[in-house]
Amino acid sequence: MNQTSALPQNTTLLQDSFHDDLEKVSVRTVGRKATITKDELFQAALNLIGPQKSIASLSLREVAREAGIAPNSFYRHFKDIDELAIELIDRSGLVLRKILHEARIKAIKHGSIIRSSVEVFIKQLDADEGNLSLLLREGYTGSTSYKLAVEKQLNYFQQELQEDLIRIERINHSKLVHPELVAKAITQLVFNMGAKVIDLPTDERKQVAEQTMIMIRMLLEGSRHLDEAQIH
Amino acid sequence: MNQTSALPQNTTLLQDSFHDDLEKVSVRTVGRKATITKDELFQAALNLIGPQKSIASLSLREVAREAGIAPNSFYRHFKDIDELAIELIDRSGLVLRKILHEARIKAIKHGSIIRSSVEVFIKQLDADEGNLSLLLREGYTGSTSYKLAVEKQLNYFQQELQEDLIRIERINHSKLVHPELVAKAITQLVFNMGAKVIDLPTDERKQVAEQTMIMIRMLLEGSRHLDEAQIH
DNA sequence: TGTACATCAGTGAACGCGCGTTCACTGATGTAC
DNA sequence: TGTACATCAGTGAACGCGCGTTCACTGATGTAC
Repeated sequence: MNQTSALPQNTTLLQDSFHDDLEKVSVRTVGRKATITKDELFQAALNLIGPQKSIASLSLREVAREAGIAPNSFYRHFKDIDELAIELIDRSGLVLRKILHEARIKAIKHGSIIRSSVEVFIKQLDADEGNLSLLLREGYTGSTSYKLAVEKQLNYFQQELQEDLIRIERINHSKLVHPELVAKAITQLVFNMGAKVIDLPTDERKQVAEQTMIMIRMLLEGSRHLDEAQIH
Repeated sequence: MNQTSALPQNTTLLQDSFHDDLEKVSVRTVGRKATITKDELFQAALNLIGPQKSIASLSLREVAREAGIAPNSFYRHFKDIDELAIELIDRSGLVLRKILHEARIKAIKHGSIIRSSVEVFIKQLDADEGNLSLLLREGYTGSTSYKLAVEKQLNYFQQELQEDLIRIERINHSKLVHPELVAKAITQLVFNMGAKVIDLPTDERKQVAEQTMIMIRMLLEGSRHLDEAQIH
């Protein structure tokens, strides 16, 4: 919503500097943006993607338009739309893991790591500027290089989760069989939930979140019992 | 396989009727395909998507070209590329569920439902003409309507799985807590695995498959024990 | 069996559009003297 | 402090291209008489 209205504004902002130089004194010379940062281009891309489109469907001209620069200026910053895309994925993964890790650190003190993490994750869906939805989408679509970039981020996530899980189990004097697989499965389920939940209204989100927590509990409980029940 | 080779034939068939009317007497008049079916268009789309591209990125002209008809002829069959896409998703889901259901039915007799299902699923990745990869991809990307179409198919899948799970547990005289969530989680994990595995060589696939089976066992085992371990 | 006619899946040509990319440019900013 | 110069992020114009869609068409097939 914001973006859809922001876009025309940006466009006219550019035109304004032609037609109406009165106000735009800060931008000194005619029709020229002073300078633009990579971050502004990332933001422009995120705005455009919204909850629907995939990076692959972004056009260079769209992004440039949204950022308020001429199409050819794009090349000053990236060789390609793909180059932007991959850096954007990395950046999104970093932002996300930082937030979730902090949530888990806090949660450990309260012993409710599952609930806290899932809830933070869902809250994050709204709060962040689209970083999460980006990862969710590009992990399953897009070019091989996109997938690799996303997988790298998920692996970080999974690894951090695994360490936290092991720590908690140690505190509780129980032990997980195949903790790496538990972490992997949880990662998959949580990101899946995120992908599903992203279009839903808040009340339905809560419901999906509850279900996900039960699934996670099953995984943990199953992992604790799996040595006893050594079914082939 | 059959289709990939059938496609070029179609294309050249059209050109042949221009350049080399000698052989193509069956196609009576110059440069005209007799008639084309919806299924041929579906197949053309599947060929084009391959393991990488998403439906959304298909152009009408691409599909028409692949199918060997003029671009405007497309409109005789679908109002839109989107209309084709959604019908294609439904069709793919149906094909897939049929195969997996049969696999499970067989597996029940051998008591190895997990292993059989996962293995069939993976084998199917190669065997089918792209139906599976289609579902995997479009579930996470694409327009809302694509997502809905995929979700519908996954729900069918999940429901059938749940029924089978309940039946098996009854035979084994044990019981699952929240069988619907177990089915849901398994569905998610399996389809996730499929998405990941689709780019991998055969040997690595096996490994991912093994991991997935362990995850599924954790879920089942966890579900059986969850009543005892009634952690909040 | 033959003739007239309707139907409808196919056709080529044309349209306007947004795209990615190139070109030679401009002018603000920083550096050397 | 002032002057000369290099750098480099910005620019508008232009290109060729593939796209979706429209148009009036054609001719094979089926139906009515």
